[in-house]
Amino acid sequence: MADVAKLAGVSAMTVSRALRQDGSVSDRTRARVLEVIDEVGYVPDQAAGALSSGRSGLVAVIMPTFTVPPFAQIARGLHDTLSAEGLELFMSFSDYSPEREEQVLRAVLRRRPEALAIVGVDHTDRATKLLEAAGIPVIECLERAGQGVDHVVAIDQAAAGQAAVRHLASRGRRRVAVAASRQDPDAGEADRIAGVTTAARELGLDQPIVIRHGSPLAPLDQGLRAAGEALDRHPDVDALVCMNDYAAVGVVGELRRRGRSAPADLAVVGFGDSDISRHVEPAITTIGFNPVLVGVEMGKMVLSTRAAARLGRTLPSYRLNIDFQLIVRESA
Amino acid sequence: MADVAKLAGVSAMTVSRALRQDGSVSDRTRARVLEVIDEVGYVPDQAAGALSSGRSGLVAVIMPTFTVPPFAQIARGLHDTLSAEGLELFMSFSDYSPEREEQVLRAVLRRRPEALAIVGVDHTDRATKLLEAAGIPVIECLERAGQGVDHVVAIDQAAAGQAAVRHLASRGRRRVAVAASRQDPDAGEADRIAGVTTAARELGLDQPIVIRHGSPLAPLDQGLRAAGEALDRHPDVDALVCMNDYAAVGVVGELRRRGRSAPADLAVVGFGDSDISRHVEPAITTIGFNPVLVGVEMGKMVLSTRAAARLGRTLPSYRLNIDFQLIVRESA
DNA sequence: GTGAAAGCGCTAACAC
DNA sequence: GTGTTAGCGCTTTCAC
Repeated sequence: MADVAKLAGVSAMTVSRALRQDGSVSDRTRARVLEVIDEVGYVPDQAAGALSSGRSGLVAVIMPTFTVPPFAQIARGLHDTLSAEGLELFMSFSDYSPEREEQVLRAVLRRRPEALAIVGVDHTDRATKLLEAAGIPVIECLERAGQGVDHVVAIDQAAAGQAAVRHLASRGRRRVAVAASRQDPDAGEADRIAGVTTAARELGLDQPIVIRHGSPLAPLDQGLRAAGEALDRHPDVDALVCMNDYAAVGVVGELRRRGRSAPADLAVVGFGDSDISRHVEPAITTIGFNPVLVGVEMGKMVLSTRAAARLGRTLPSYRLNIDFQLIVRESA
Repeated sequence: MADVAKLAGVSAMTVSRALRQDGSVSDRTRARVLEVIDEVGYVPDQAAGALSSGRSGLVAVIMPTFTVPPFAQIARGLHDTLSAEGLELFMSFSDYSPEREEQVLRAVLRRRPEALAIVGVDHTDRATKLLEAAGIPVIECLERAGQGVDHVVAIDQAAAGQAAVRHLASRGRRRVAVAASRQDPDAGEADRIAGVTTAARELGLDQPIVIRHGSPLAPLDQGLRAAGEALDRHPDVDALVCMNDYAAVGVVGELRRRGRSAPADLAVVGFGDSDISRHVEPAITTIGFNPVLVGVEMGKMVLSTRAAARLGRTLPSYRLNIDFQLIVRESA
């Protein structure tokens, strides 16, 4: 930057201002500075800027994984909302593990993000402490009805599970199973399962069976194995509620492979209304919500807390519930 | 950090060293320092560290999108390989646009990454200049046979297109179409199309038709529309080569919806061997390669150039071709 | 509208 | 094994 300043015949300070559309540089000076910058190929060092200004320009995102499309879509919504304001995303995986989440949280805080967007894992106690101590807005996307650390975009999983069961009951299904992942359920799973169980009891259905198989990182495979177990070991089960649409696709695939079909032999309900659910046969009945929208809403929360902070205020913790609706297709 | 130093009764330098497993701190001192750190909840500021040491600990990743699973899987492979060495990923989208890529490249270089991993877009001239001027290793994943800026992990798309056509010809197909995206084809698409055309000519087939529809960001939809056009306007087409498995899933879905089927009415070939291709009906015949492996190989290249740089050497540009194989399933 | 001085929080380099 | 000094490349603050 010193080089640029010298070549343009101004001070470093003026270069810095010219770079930031700071009103207080004359158009002529700014033009000259930008010209020199372009000539010498100068690229400012944001680490230096961040250190000096205290603003990193970063929003940290922590998600279980990016390889499952709905998560990537949330990131996409966040990205589109925040990049308009010059904020960049710093993304990390937690792999559905609270311990790993704590670890990446530590790493992330070293980068001094201006806000934190976290999706879908319960926090360890130490992680919660870190979050509180960080002194930055924390926006969580929680898949449960419970309390978050600060601001929350919530998907009411229990209600979603209940909606699925009500629909299944109305179609005459009596014995519902839930296809969950093998590892300890995260909060979202637990809540959805609770919703299914509650609804089944209220409607006088048989007690739901929970089938645990595979990793949430490989949902298609998880669905395939759950379908196998349901058919082999629980022949009376007539409906299967899955944790996402990809798992549901795995289920209907396995049914077909075994000469069975949905919904004739087993009604199948997915979650998320991923585009895949419309394109397979049978099309998947699912709980629809828009993951991009979830990201956008999280992004808006980041921006509003930031705007408030600029005015020296703190926004009270805010909670937004994302609507979902049952989308009835062919599989149930 | 000064606080920690004072409380532990040592200098800031010792705290810094204790934090980095730098051998040169006695175990007793390090233990005391770490204890204080834990007590006061100190989190080092990596921007300051980066500024001072010249090492940002960042590897920048630029991809067309993360919402298409194979890209997310490449990122995953990169992540797993690099995090073992303490490097973190800074990810950005280019949306398949060279202009946007140049823009995010600028933004990314401000963060002073130690290496750059770029997937699948042609660069603008200015972007190429920026890359060369950056003075850091650039690892590209190119979907073409051409030259990259520096190190390259290549997927030989032309050969893949040829393999697909040879298979189709061996099954008696004569008139092949390619389902591409609406926008200007990126290099990978162009090469695959060229491969298809070349193979068709060599094998004495009819001249392939290129059907352009939709965005590569929504491959299922793109496939659906391509199938519609093939059926409506090119009834003699008996095989459709798609740019990825999701597009192929869209194609078979549309066929079914119209009372047609693959491969009876139209043979369909995908690309990428995504897990979805095994789980739909008919299962998708596809060109298999492992995106996670692509990421791992890119990560290894980053590490080896880094290791070389530590020894004061520069690695000559290296090129790795990722194997692919035709995986014959039901759709063709 | 522009410049000068000071300092953000670390680490390299060298001294002890 | 530990401390001291200097400085990374910006931005803040205040002066003009």
